[in-house]
Amino acid sequence: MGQIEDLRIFGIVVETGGISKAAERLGIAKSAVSRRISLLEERYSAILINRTPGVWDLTATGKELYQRALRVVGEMDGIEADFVNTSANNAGPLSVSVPREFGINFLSNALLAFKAKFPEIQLTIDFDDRLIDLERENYDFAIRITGNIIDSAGATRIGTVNHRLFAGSQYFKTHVMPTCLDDLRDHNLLYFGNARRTVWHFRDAKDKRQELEFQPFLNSNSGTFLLMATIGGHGISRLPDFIASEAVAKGDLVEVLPDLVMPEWGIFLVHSEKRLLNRRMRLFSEMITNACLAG
Amino acid sequence: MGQIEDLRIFGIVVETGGISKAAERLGIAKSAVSRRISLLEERYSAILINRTPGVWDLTATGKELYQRALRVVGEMDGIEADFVNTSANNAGPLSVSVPREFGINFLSNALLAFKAKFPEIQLTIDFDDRLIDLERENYDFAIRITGNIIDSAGATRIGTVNHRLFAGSQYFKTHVMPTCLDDLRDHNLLYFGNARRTVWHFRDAKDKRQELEFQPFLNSNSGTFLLMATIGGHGISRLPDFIASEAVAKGDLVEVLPDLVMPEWGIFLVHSEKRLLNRRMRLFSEMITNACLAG
DNA sequence: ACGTATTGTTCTAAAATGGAGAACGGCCAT
DNA sequence: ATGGCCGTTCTCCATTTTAGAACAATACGT
Repeated sequence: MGQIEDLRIFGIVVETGGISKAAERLGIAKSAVSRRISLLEERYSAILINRTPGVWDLTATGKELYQRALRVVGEMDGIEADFVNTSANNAGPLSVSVPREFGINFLSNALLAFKAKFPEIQLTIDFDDRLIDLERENYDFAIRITGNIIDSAGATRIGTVNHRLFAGSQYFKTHVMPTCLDDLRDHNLLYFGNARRTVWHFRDAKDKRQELEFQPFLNSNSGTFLLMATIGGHGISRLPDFIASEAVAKGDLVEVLPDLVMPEWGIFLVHSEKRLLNRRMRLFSEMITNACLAG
Repeated sequence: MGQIEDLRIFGIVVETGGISKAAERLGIAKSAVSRRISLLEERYSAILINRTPGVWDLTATGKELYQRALRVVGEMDGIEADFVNTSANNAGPLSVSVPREFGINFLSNALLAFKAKFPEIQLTIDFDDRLIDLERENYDFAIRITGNIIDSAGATRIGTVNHRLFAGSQYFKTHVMPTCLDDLRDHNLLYFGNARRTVWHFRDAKDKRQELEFQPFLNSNSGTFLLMATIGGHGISRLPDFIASEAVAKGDLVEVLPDLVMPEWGIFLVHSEKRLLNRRMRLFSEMITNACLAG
């Protein structure tokens, strides 16, 4: 029987206004309650409650200890609520912002499996590419995919996205296959984004930096659309694994200049630094990390 | 062995980076430490530390629990520091503002006895009649004597001061003894304060309100000075018990119009509402309350 | 005043808990 | 292979805690 258990009992004694009533609420013998209070008074060398039959009077010291006890017991109950493993403890909301196509193409199964495993978690997934304010918009997590390193205590790198150049499988029946970077200028280049001119970065087989500045033939913020355009023979595009992998497997896409390596992008799981992770967040974090590592 | 004791042990295991080192620091067997950690992991259904000989790795859950544990253990240690009765826990400052003459005449012995009983308390007593700002001037308590009720959560009424009218024992050898309130106008009236005209309030034997408006013959903010002037035959004054009682006992003063009752003043012990009472403050509060009740 | 009910305290025996120490397996350096 | 150190698990025993009974104090009704 420890300090905080004694304080918990003391609190209930104060609230019920009697040893017998507290014993009833706690489901233990009144003699045990009486003894815990006496031991507490002994430890603190102070009468906490003046109590005889007919007289019940919380002392000033007792009042003060009660206030303090409420705080520490509340803190302890919060820990128990967050860490003791029962499904009742998982109940509650969890909201996550996920890049649209990464979420739909790559994470759908994992997200659905998570929901099935923890039905008591009220899961909100927001498929949205915009940058969100975790604090103000009350999200627990955001998943971000970026070529930049997010240097923040609230951000964990959980995976990697690789990009490659692709054309449709029928494209080189009517076009010349490029053999070096400059050959790409002779083709329509399809760009993920919105730019009049832009740059793709590479490293060649000797690890030497290369870059191609070009005017996009087509701009789009949808990787799925660019995939379709590429498969349809409209040009050459730079696509991420999670968009391209299935079409590659089906033979709808062929890789262009496979010796050129493009910079990896990181998948980051971000939460607000001002929040302690609760249990649901922790369960989600573990799941999503495993899903991205397995991907 | 309770929840918080387990968390305390867990914290030390994390900080020392090993079961054996923690056991050494705690002065208990490593098997006991190992068992407490295992029980904690069982309770929370989570591995907190990956640990085999040569591998020591705090898990994400372990990291989070450690942060939470620091907080609740710190809170508990604060309570123990404030409530467990050892002189080491009393060490520290205590500063009190006391009305000058009330403090010197009435509280000196109690204050000195308190200091003798708790030599580890750094006691600062400021004998000063001005109103002080408890927060800004960093006082733990102020004692105030006033005819008004202080209605504040930080103020406790701890006693009463009664005033009476007095003259020197030789005064009525050369003056006519007053038999009613109006007779007082024929005498020099000595006033505690600073006024051109002022009022004394009374209740007579029938509990009827009476008042005397007068121009003071002598103004002073020192009750001790007014006592001396009264004993010296310079007039009639209204004096508080704590100033007059000794001279009355010695026969140096006689009471004037004893059937008239003046309003009681209250003695209040005031502390800042923004502060939790620490142990020293509580000890002082109890002492000063008993001293004023006994007075 | 007396009897009854309720309260909190204290005591005793039984149950529960927790620590110490020994034995064991794993890992690392020599 | 050997020795040292680590953490784990088991067993025994000492300590703590609890339940229930007995008792004293108080309040209330007759």
